[in-house]
Amino acid sequence: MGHMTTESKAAGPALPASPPLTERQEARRRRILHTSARLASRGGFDAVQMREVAESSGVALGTLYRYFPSKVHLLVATMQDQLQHLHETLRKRPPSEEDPGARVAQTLMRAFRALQREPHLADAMVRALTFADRSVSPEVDTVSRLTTAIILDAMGLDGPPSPEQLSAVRVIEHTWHSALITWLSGRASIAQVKIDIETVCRLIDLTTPGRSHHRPPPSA
Amino acid sequence: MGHMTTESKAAGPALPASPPLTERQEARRRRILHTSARLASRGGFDAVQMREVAESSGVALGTLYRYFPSKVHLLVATMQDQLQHLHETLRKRPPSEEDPGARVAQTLMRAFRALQREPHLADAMVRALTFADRSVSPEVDTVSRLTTAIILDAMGLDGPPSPEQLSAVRVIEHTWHSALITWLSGRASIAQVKIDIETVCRLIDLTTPGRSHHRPPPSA
DNA sequence: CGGTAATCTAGAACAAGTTTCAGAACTGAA
DNA sequence: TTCAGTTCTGAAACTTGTTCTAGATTACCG
Repeated sequence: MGHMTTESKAAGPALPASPPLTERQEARRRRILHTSARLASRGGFDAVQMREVAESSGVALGTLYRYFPSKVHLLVATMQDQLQHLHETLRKRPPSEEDPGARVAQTLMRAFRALQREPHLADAMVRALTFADRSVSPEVDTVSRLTTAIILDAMGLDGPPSPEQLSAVRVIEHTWHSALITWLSGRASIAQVKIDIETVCRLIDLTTPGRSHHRPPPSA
Repeated sequence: MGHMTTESKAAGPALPASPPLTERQEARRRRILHTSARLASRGGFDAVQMREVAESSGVALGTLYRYFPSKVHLLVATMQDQLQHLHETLRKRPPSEEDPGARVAQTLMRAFRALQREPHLADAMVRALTFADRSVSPEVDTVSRLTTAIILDAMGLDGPPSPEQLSAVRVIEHTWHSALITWLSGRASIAQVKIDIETVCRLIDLTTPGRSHHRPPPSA
């Protein structure tokens, strides 16, 4: 079948761009994602077993792999899904703080508390995200863009962000992911994660002119 | 890397603290770690296959698992090993910069260039590190302490670090790990990693009194 | 040296992710 | 409806991490 029929071959239903999914396909995809989240909530990364996802979604194993070409793809897609929800939820109650840094810290701590409610699910998604290799880059990138959007939203800027602010946001994202991992693997407490987030969020006020920087006096 | 390390127990067979290893056992352990690094250098995480590590180290599979209870344990131990080397190498040429933040950034970029020489090895070690679950926490913690030591060394402080400085170091570590991951998975360029590191290292100068902060004026 | 417990070896066996394949079911078009 | 192409199913096979077992080897102690 070699010749470039752009629609079907290279990318199954999983790809966001090419193929318009039929009704039933869209339903299958949603069923799979739902099952994935359910199993992950129960027992984390290891509890999401491809055979069980397939069976519990009423789909053959081969079909599952056509929709999501690996377990990591599946879990990263699950994270995309959950992040969408989170973004909308967070949008409904914008942060109450004044300084952009404090606003971002407040928002991320809200997100963190949401994750604490389903720690196993968080474990599965974050482990998949950091374990993903190059073949998952596009999907991981989508998650990254979503996270960036959440942070920029929280900052509540008037205009577009400056390059320095974007750098700060990148670093905040790094810290966010890595701090989550240390918490999930039991090497950092919730309080410690809070401190780390608040620490890194100072970078934002550093790059935001015209606001009151209360830099704490060098003692303490 | 002599035998004079004050602590060789941290990764004995099975138990963290108990048994003094015999000559042959120490040799086996080193052979295994060497094989692990060699295979990882060739093809990254996936190329380190437990059967091949065992065979190529002249050791039975069961013995390999007695020394390192999982592939992740093995690779994290490999990272410990490599980090020791790196720490000593970096120590020989302390950074030339003035400000602590710039010194740390310079040191981390040197470390980064070292990793670039063996990107597959870096991939294997970093993926193992972030994929590690609770059962590997002690070993991962050791790696974290080593990294902290490298950064504190680079800062070149006179006295002990302040709590604020320790927080900044934690955030730098987070950024370091996460930036490495984005680079390894092809989602960030080398230049981008450099920017991220330099950005986060400003946090250090923020918390270091009595130095020249050239904070950029809140320009237009 | 002899005995005993721990360690090591070789290899089978098991678990879960992934691939493959033949055929049934579905889709869209003539 | 019929036909051709695609998708889905069910099941087996393959891969690699991990566990298990029986017997050989080694280390230690009297």
